Amino acid sequence: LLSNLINKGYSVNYITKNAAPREVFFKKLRKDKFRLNYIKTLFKGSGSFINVPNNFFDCLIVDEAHRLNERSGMFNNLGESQIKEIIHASKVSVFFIDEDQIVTTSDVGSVDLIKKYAKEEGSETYHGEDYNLVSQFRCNGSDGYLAFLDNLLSIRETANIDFEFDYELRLFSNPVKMREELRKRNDNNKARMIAGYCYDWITKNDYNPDVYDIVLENDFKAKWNFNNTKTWAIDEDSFEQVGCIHTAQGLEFDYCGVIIGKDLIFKDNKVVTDYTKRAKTDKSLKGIKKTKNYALADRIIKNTYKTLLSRAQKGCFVYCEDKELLKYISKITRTDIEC
DNA sequence: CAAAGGGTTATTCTGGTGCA
DNA sequence: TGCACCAGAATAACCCTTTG
Repeated sequence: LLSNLINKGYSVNYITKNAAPREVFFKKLRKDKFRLNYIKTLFKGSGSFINVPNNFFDCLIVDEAHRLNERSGMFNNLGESQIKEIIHASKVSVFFIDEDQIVTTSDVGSVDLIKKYAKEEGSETYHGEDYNLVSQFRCNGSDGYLAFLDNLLSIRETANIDFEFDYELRLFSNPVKMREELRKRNDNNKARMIAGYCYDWITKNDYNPDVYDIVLENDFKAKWNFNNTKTWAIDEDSFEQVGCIHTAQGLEFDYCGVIIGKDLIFKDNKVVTDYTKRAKTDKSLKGIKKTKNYALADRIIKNTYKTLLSRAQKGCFVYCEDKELLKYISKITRTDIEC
């Protein structure tokens, strides 16, 4: 959409709050020898429109619009509303939104809020079935697999419990085995391990090679994605590093190995969340103890795993710290657990 | 209960690099 | 040698959470 509009001579920017996909697109286009400043002006964070005059752009394309912040700046104390400022700055604004992909307490983007600010700005809104993205681009177009995720995480009611999907799902009780099997699918550097943020990011400041963030059974050890790169998703040597929601959302891989931590467990015949198991270094649930909005914490944890489990086009490998959860997934998908 | 700590992000600056 | 361009460092100060 971006290149199409540029080629037609329109002034247009692509906006997404999360820096990881921006950096990846940036690096790829730099490789194609586009000029730095040209690329820099095309991809923007969501807080860059506070002082932009009315209708300055022909079009602004907002990806992951559910992740927009309320206010901008380093301390979220600038501007009034990112949604309002984007609508104000552009003749046409396009919001790609999936409210089931809200993953932090500061994500405020919603269809209702966009409609509210559009009205304030005197803009018409177009929304509804005609504008839905079909799922064929994600997870090999397997609606069955996506329905399984919604059912597992009780995000939506799914009628049919008999999941048929043209998609490779493999379950592992041994994380080392999962990594070795996943490595076989990394020929073109498009396989990655990703995990729920349940492990403190020690290696952020401790570069000792013997220090690991994620230590699991079977002597599994791994580090989070390194601090010194913003493009973990496409770097040549990052298979050994584990990514998280912040480095993976907005991007896609061929195969993923997902480590489900203790914030998602199977208990009393139900899949339940436990926000206290999140790492101290994770800011996704900032403010939850003060507001006591535990329903929001539950939703964020489930959305996070939905996002992680749907990052791969061809196949997803899963390891759970909670054995009961792994058994449950095995049962409802009729997929054997590999050791 | 008060204080310290950690995480946070768009922009500006500067010394360095590569090319004509 | 001069110019254009670039990568990385430095920077602003708020609030929730943890600690003492």
